[in-house]
Amino acid sequence: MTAQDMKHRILETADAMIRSRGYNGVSFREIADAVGVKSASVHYHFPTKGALGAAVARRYTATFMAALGPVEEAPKSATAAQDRLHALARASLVEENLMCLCGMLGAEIADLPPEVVAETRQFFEETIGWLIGAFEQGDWAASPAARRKLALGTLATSEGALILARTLGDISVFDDIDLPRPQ
Amino acid sequence: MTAQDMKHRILETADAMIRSRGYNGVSFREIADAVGVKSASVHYHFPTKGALGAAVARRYTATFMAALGPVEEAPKSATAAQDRLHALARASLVEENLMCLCGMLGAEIADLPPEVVAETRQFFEETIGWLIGAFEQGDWAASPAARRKLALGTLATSEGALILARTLGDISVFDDIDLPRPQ
DNA sequence: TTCTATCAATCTATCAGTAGGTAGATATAT
DNA sequence: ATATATCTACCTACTGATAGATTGATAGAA
Repeated sequence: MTAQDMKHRILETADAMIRSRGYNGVSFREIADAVGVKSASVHYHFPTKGALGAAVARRYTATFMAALGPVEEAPKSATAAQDRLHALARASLVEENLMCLCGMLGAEIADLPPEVVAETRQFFEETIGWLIGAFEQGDWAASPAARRKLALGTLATSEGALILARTLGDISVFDDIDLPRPQ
Repeated sequence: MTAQDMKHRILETADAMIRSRGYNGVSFREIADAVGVKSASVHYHFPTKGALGAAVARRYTATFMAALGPVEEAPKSATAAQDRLHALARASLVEENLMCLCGMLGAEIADLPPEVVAETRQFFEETIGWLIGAFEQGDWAASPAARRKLALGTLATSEGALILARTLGDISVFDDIDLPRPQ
């Protein structure tokens, strides 16, 4: 196994654990155990917990944005663009019962190392930017302020729906929640 | 100072700390330091962390429901009922930059002691019940399914808006997010 | 009144377990 | 031989939790 592979496995494992239990609910030892190495080896690849958390968030954002696809290729229908984002949230709930990483980190934001805070903000800014960009290119005639409002409302609804569905232990709760729609 | 007072101060302090940093981001010693006692004294009033967390959540739910008021006296307008709940979320953000306690606990739900999980669920069920009850008594003609959907959507939007506004460090983000509205 | 017994509440001191993190030995592969 | 990656072993600080001493107030007996 190459170092890249190990780094990748650590990131994947940490991602899943943080999305389930939260940043402060996860330790180097637990991650190491799950990967099958010693915690010192995790420190070799990621010197501090903040560095690991930031790397997890950076990778998550990249994967998420890749799944959304280039904004130029976003659906022309505003609702379809919203649905594409919402479907990613739903998939993480249905497939693994996990939060959105940055929804989790956002809740814990006041107790996170600065580099993790920065990456969490970056996720929200990129995601909101993608939605606004999709709206601009689409067929929805609206002001920039209206576009921003709908982007924020879409993301807030998705994140909140994940929390409610996980807490109530019922995926149908997620499906019963409608996104705000363009007027 | 009576024992009741001390219990009350511990609950208040723990409430604020959990709503800022999360359940796993708070320790008995930090709570004790903030109150001005030793951690053993906190254990005297609340034997375990789970017991303390559950008591904090129970008190939070009671306070929240009291602020909403009896459902019989809820606004007859569905949107006004939604706004009453949303205003409570906004107040905790504006006045103390705090999450809704159960939004925070809901994010951490997979890493919480069972008694805290139960109280967190209770909060959501009571709050959703209040919204549905208000809709039933109000002037909005809709099916039970539609009422439930709007109640879930309202709560999800409020919780998500708190996360986004706190993460982006901008209260205007909260204010830019519109609640879903009755059709 | 004064002494004494009792009780709740807090304290000091400590426990075992775990946290993030580090030093240095060891293995592996080029 | 060197560089990379993992390991063992350990550190200090902190975690939730407990035992037992101490405090202070109260109530009844002298």
